[in-house]
Amino acid sequence: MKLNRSFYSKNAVRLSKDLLGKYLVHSIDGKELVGKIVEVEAYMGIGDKAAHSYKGRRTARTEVMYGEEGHAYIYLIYGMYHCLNVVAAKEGIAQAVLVRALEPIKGVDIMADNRYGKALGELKKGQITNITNGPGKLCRAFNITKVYNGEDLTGNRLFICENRNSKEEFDIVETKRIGIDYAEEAKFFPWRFYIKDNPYISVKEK
DNA sequence: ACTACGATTAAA
DNA sequence: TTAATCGTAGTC
Repeated sequence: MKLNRSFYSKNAVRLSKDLLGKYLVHSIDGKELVGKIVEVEAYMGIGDKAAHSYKGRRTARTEVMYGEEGHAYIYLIYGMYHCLNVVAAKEGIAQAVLVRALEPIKGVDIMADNRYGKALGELKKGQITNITNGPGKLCRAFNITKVYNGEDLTGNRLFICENRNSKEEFDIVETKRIGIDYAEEAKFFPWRFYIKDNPYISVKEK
């Protein structure tokens, strides 16, 4: 079941936790890439020094975060990697959830090709769990680029749906966010969430 | 127009 | 630990 607009109508921290366990789907060339969301981070906007929309910064890049909830905010980082975010909260409130890691579910052979240019069976040990265990990696594996910036996630190309195994249960771990040393006190906020013991988490301990 | 740097990753 | 690599945002 595809998630509807109201699912996204909540603040980024709440949406972060609700997104864990859901399936991200990219429909491309008649095929489906599917990954279970296992790690996310909340960026709370105006009062969050780590957020691109801190202090209400409104630029061409951050514009989609101010738009309708349930759309994709995608940006290029370090000149070479894309990051996928889910826009949270109502229009005018620039909050988003960074999708940091996925567990590959379907189309893994295509993901392997996108990441390594090899067939799944040719991957060395360790490369399997390395396919989608980071924000830049999962975008590369899913072939998600800025082309999808602003994409409606309730649409048919890139969307999020309910876990088919709806009775699956898991514990949620809350920790500090990754890679935001510049954010002063905000770097200690426990706004990173991941599924406990999942093998596809990006950064282990700290 | 000019410049510094990043919500990362792979390699050394 | 460090290089890669360039769009974005802040400054001049």
